[in-house]
Amino acid sequence: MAEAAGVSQSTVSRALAGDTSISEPTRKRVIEAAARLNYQVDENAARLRRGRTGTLALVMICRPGQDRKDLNPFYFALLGSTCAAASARGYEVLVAFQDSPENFWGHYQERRKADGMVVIGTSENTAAWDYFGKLPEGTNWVCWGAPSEEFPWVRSDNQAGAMLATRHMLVRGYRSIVCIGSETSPQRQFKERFDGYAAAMQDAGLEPFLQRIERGLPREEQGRRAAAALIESGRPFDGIFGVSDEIALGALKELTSRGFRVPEDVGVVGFDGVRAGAWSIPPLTTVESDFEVAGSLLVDRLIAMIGGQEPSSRRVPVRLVVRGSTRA
Amino acid sequence: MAEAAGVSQSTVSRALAGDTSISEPTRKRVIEAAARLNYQVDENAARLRRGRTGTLALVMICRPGQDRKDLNPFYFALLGSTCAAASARGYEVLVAFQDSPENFWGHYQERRKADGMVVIGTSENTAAWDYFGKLPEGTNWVCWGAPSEEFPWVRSDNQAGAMLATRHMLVRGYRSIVCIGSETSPQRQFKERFDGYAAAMQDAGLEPFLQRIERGLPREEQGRRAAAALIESGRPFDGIFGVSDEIALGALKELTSRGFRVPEDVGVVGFDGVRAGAWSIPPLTTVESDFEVAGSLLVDRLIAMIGGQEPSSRRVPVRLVVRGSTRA
DNA sequence: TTGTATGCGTTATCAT
DNA sequence: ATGATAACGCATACAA
Repeated sequence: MAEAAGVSQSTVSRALAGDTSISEPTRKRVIEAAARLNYQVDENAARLRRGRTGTLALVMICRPGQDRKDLNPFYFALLGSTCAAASARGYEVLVAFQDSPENFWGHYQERRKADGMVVIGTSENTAAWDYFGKLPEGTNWVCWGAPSEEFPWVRSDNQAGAMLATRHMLVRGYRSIVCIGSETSPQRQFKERFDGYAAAMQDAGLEPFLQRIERGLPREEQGRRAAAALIESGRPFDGIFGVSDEIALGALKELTSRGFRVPEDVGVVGFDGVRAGAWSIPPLTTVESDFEVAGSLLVDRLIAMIGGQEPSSRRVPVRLVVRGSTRA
Repeated sequence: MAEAAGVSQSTVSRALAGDTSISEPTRKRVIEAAARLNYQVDENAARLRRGRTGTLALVMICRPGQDRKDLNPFYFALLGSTCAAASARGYEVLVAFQDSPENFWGHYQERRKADGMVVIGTSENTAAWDYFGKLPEGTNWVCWGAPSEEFPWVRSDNQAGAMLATRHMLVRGYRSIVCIGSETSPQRQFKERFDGYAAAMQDAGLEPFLQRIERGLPREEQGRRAAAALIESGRPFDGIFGVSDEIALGALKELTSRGFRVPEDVGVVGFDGVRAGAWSIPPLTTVESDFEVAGSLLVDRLIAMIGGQEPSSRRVPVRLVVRGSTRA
């Protein structure tokens, strides 16, 4: 390659790296020769020399044995936006799906495969968070969905979103609004969402009420059963705030199957903005995180950490998506 | 590291690589020292030396400007299963999302970033396929969704799936079954699905009929309009086979909004197994590809190509998912 | 079974 | 503005 361009190997390296000390004619000759020979810099050699990899690892934690197709679409969107954000900042992304102790692995830095790591998962896979929490000091990583406050996290502004949802229902004239969810779930966000709901209710001089979900069931079933329990308890209500869309959709199904009219008799609002919500009858009003901002924030924080700088924000903004399950 | 274990650097290398010529006591000492120092092999140096990268690139082609959340969930599932399959065969995956000529890039081999490439996309992004089709000779790659027969593709067994769908409707007593789709779309699969439908109809002694979709609209709108046109044409029908779920869902909406009862008056079947189909009213009967097999096949073909071996199969099996849009 | 020596293709330092 | 040269950390051929 060097001789094809009639220059030394160092000149080739500099020309291709955009070093300003190389004259334009020389650079042009080098670039032409490279095109002719279909030459490209060997990344491994370059990285070996530089010490930096220019790559971020992205670990997706799934539930063991979970059908990947059932993964919440938000996570896939987040995967995509994280890749895009990394790419926009000049990083490549090495993606790994990990689901159980046999394949948990986070030594990307030691192996110089990546400069840092984004870990995305639901808080349910506690074994995974145990593993990643114990990685050696000096590991650069940021996570989405971890149950622990100790980890370097980025997450939705759950409380603001829940307040948004609750206030929306209040404005639309619903008064006896019940929250279906949990304050003790490892899903920390559920607690934050309940808190937001409770704050909005109290601001309006109303009493918050939590209808608890049963543990260990699919989300939709949890919502369905909680709604059934609520109805059977005889407690009057005209609004339901589900701490996740799947829970809200389950509640919605239970309500309509029992003859409640939504949104006339009861308003329902969820949280997450899953696709299925747009297809339910009526379509579900919900709160959605901006997954593009989420990806950017994850990448920005990670890059800051790698560079030893001050990290940026860690809360992802949310917005209300008004559909048909709350009256106009 | 070598001196910490009291052996030479080559012994360290061999011990960690599992070379059988190393005695157990020595290996043990090396491994202990590595654990103590949190030492891991530098992948860049190893690859530079070996020449192989042990990595596959996965390029996801999206529509320019498309909201990543609107990407068909099947593609995300395929992304996941491809990563999983690669990982099961000892490869890592470097993921890139590419959507327009400014960021098309496929020189992973030249840069020794990967040994080969899986390209996944919809046939609509013709600029992308132009780009990848022109990559230099010797590029190892396999694709999903390309419009050209010339490329090394893996795809669903569309014809068999369409026959499955059509025969299912015939068995359930529908006779005047119309296909909503196209034989000329760049989506090659649409043609294959129409062919399968037509074959099944002819086998049953019935006349196939294609209600063409209009170009350039969102799929659901295409389905909706085609159904409207079909109804207005006065042609009698009691069954609709949509060449994609989104098209079928659009048709389903149009039918019910016009007072047709599904599945009593008209049966509807789609193709793809998208999530939204499970939530429609009634839920959509459909044909689903096994995305796990798809990921495996892509990876297997690619690895075979890298090794210069005979490629394996290229057709992914499909199965019928009976839901509520066809009568019992 | 282990050690010695070499080179993979870069980037960076020091000359010129 | 460019060339010569020295690492970077490993895997492997060869020697012992």
